[in-house]
Amino acid sequence: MKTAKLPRREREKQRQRQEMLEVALGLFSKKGYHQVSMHEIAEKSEFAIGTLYKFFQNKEELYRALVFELCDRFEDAIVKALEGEDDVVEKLRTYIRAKSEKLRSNLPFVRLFLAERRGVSFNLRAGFDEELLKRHYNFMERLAGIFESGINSKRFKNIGEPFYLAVALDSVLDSFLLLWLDTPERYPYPEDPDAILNIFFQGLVES
Amino acid sequence: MKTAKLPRREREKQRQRQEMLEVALGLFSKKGYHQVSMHEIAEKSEFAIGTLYKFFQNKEELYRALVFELCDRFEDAIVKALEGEDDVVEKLRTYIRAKSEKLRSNLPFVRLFLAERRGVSFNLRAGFDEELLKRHYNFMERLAGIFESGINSKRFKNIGEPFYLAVALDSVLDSFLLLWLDTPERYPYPEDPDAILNIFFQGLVES
DNA sequence: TTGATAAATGACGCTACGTTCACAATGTGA
DNA sequence: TCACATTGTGAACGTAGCGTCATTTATCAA
Repeated sequence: MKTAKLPRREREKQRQRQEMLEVALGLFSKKGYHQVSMHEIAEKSEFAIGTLYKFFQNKEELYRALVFELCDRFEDAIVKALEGEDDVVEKLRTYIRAKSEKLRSNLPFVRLFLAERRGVSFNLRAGFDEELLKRHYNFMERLAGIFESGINSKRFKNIGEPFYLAVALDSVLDSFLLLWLDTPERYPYPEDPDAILNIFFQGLVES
Repeated sequence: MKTAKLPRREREKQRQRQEMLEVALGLFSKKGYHQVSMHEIAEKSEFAIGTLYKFFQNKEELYRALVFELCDRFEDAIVKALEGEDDVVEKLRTYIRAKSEKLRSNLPFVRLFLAERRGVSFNLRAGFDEELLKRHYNFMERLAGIFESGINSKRFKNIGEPFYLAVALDSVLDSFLLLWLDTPERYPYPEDPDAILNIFFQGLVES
């Protein structure tokens, strides 16, 4: 009985925590860090202020937890999607598809994600931005690996440093996503990954 | 005498205003909008708080003025640089050169510029982001025009919508710039515009 | 049922910051 | 030099919001 109860409690706690984070995500992504108060999060998630502070030391801590957990999930999804593929071209296609899908099916996350990246946000104390940055560039190294192996195996022309190619592809994805978010009717998101890849590919692939 | 005095005063005012904005730029770009107080700007620019408020209705107004003036100068510089060129390829090179140079010689501006773009910042009330966004996409239309005329004149292959190509090129520039800002020793900025252009060009230019 | 432990609550203290305004200093023209 | 106008000043005010903690409520073993 006792051994069964503790996990139950623990589970309940996790559920509450997730609820708080979910509400926080909605608010932060809509209004931004500084336009959301702890009271607001408390009220909307139907907990008392004090309860919020039982779960998170302070506002920054909450935000940090939120962003990192989202990034974890995001990166895991991409990595998992890439696992199956062998062919480098197909890997790039998969990357584009997976990233687009993950972000587009998770709109509250998108703006937060794009805002928080690259040390551009200023929202929090030093250390946070640096950590996210490092994470992002680590992820870019993985992507660069695909380009590199493509170049090594002569499937790609050597039109640039793999890392720069990775950063370029990724930033193009981001900006197309924002374009679509801002003006979906006029500039729809290119559904076909090749539409995006062609910008690189028509010069990249050995013909 | 009277007619000469008024301009002198006026000029003095402008000088003060610029000083305030300059200090504000330094602070905002280093710490972000919410981490900078009006008192801080006042102190560092050696004016009294009250004086700041003689020049700007409120903090938001000051920030808005700052960002818009910087954008004006930036866009003017680019447009001017492009004026001379006729050839589409050379125009793209010039765009890359001009933008890189303008941003790299103006580091405090860079982070602000990149953060404020694309409605990602949440710093201010609605209307501001929208206006900047519109501005940016208008500017992208100009860049798209270069791609379009290149495609029309058959110098470029038709590998994508001109507007998407413009957004892609521009975002790649931004991300390379950030990369360089974050890790200048490891990932130096590609000095040769062709190094960047090649990512697009090797597939873009009719061979 | 009861006593004890853990969890949840929200009124309140406190600080930081945007903004105001009564006053001081400076400049102007006679 | 004097009255007047313009410009500059910073103490004080109001408020928003973070985080605390004394108190209440729920949980659970005996």
